[in-house]
Amino acid sequence: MIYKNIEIEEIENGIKIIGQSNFEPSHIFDCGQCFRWMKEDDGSYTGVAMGKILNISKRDGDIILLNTNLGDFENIWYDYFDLGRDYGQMIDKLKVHDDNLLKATEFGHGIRLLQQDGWEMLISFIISSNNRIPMIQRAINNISENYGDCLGEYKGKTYYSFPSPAQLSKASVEDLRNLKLGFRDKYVYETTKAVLESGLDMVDFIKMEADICHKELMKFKGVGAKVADCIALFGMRKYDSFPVDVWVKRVMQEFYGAEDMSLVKMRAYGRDLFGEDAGFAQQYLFYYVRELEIGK
DNA sequence: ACTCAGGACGCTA
DNA sequence: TAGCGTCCTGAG
Repeated sequence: MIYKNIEIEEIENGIKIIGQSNFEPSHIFDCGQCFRWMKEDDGSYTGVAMGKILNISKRDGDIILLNTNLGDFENIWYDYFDLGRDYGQMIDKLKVHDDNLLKATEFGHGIRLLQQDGWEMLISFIISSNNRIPMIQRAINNISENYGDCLGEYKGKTYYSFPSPAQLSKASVEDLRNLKLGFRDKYVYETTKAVLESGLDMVDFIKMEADICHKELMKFKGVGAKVADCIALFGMRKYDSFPVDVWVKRVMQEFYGAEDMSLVKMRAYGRDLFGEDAGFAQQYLFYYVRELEIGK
């Protein structure tokens, strides 16, 4: 059947997406935008998003989504995997910009920017600050196991939802420290309290103009310019965001002749250079240099 | 035992 | 407003 712009097929316990050339699970899940997708022994990925356990793999050019159904595909996964966007067209735009993007989009083919939950991004990227990916994953798993809902088992493992603000507010600073958040414990604690007490719904940030959104995000404890850009890009559909970490800073200096400037100045430099597609450019470039350790 | 990687905060000037 | 010390953890 055809759903919106794509061809899908209902299969046992799931959905098959037919003939998507720009969909590469390993690149999507390893490009630094998400922390809860783990590779199984059979090469598929299992993760939790939007309170659901999903398994995903690529077979004969088709994408297989398991442990789901048509309703969830239409209501959740279509948007989550940004299936309404033509990534072929996006790549065509980026690769004529310059040769670095040409190489980066070839290398990172099949990357898609996931439309993730804003609240989960807020907490996840606070935890990411000055931290490494395995440690971030562990901390997020810990808070999910301790404060989220049990979603049941899949392939012998038990999965938990990411806790809501109300659920996470049950954790003290000490609890969070014990869950290995490190010095970010107090940031997560303060931010959770701020969200809960203000009655803010992080979904409302999607409607904000990008610069306002960025500014509002930076009001939370533990959220600086880079973390705010990640939250805005991955959780609030602000595709002109340009998160600058040490890797992106290196790219801009190595590839684009930028001076050794502060992260905030580098952010403006990148946004000027790449315009409304800055977030996509950043993602391909980041994945490219990080995987190949270019400029280290 | 020591060094390093990785961003935000808060103090100083 | 810029510059810099500090925060935590695990790997090498």
